[in-house]
Amino acid sequence: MTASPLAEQIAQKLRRDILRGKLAPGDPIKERDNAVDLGVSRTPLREAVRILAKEGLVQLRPARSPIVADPSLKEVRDAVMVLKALEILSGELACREASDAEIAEIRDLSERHLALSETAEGDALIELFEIDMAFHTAIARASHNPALAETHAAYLARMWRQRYLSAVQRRARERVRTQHENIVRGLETRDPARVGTEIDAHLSALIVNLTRLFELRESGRDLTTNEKDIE
Amino acid sequence: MTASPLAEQIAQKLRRDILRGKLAPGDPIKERDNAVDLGVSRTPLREAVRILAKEGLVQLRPARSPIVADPSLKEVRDAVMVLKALEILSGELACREASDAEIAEIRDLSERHLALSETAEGDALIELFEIDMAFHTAIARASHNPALAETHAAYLARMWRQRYLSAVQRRARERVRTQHENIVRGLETRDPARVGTEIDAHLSALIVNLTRLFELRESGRDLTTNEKDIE
DNA sequence: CGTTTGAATCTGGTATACCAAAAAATTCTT
DNA sequence: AAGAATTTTTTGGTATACCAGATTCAAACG
Repeated sequence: MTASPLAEQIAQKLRRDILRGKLAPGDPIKERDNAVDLGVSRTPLREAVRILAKEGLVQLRPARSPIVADPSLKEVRDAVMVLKALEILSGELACREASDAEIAEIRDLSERHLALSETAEGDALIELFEIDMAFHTAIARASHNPALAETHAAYLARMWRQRYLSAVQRRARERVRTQHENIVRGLETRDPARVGTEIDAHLSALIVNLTRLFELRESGRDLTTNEKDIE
Repeated sequence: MTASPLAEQIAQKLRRDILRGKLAPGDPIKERDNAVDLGVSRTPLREAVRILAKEGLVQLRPARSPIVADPSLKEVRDAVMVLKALEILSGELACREASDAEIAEIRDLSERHLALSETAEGDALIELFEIDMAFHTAIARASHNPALAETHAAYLARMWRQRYLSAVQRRARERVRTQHENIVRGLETRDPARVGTEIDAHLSALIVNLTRLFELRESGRDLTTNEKDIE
């Protein structure tokens, strides 16, 4: 028995397609078409779509094709607020619960991020970003609260694309570097209040940056929407 | 087209069965058996099980029947901590975002809870408890942050049974009444700090109470496990 | 030429049939 | 009689076939 990795596998593939922009917001995800494309049956693909729907990456509509979610600014801000609360809790708990090894690992991620951040361009940006995500995920796991880590991961996944667009900017990269460093320092000194403050600052800055991105998007031509629907 | 209410319908039925204790923690949920019992096919039942799994009510195991989750004390405490963070955020946001009507509705729920709390016994306890849940849900919705409300609801659902066992106790009922009142006062005066503090106290007390319940359960015979497996 | 109506088609929802892996039971061996 | 190996059964995973609602496009009517 294969323990149903297939649905999860498909979900993973779709997730990447969505986040990389291959599947643009608003695009329909038709059960039949995608199933034959991937060479699988509709059943597991259907299940995969449900998984993504729970994560908020796709939107189910009654009697309609599911579509790739296209969150509004408010929705993104709402999600970041929740993420912030979750991550602050993670950081505070991590101060108490994390092992030294775990904190060392977080520092390591921070430094790898630092090293890559200055030079990265093109495809390396994706790697940079994945390290960024791993950094935050590691903090959530260091809370030793699996439920928290899981929910945190779900929110992170949901906003992957938005965060990616934000993190890629040069000016944001500078800021992220120092903020990550501050968070690590707080963890190393096991200072929950400081960690909370730093994470708060970090994610508050993210909200500001995302807001700016959305405003840019509304004026000027679009960075996130693909051009295919103009064809 | 029926917009797939079937799976959701089944999930709802199973959820109630689990929470009322008809399906005890550890019980397997076999696809075939339950499907024929409910007179539906395996496909929607399977989907329903996945929904409950995402909510944390059932536990999927590779190559095994899913079983009704039987959370340990640590897991419950972990979940309540997350719930607390979510609910504090809800309360703080509600102070800023909620309409007067929404706050009035929350007060109404608090008062209905109060009225029922003193006299309720037997089946009325379920109604009492549903009002309790509605109270907390209303606060989450009053945050005007749908993502937050949804995640909060998921955590609430996950711990329905534990909270039920806690809320039914006479001594807990007394405490809950005054704490609800305090939260409402904070909302009415639009005082985020106070609301945060009160919710914190409320849920911290819940953790204490749940811990006590678990200790009781470990000594003496079991209140939550049904007796069927001794047959 | 515009509007309306109906049929063809596309979509997701549901049921069922089949397969492989894991548990359980039985039997064969020692 | 005890243990191990094999066979049988049970379970979930996957594919496929069928159904009903919704959309859309076209033709006919005003």
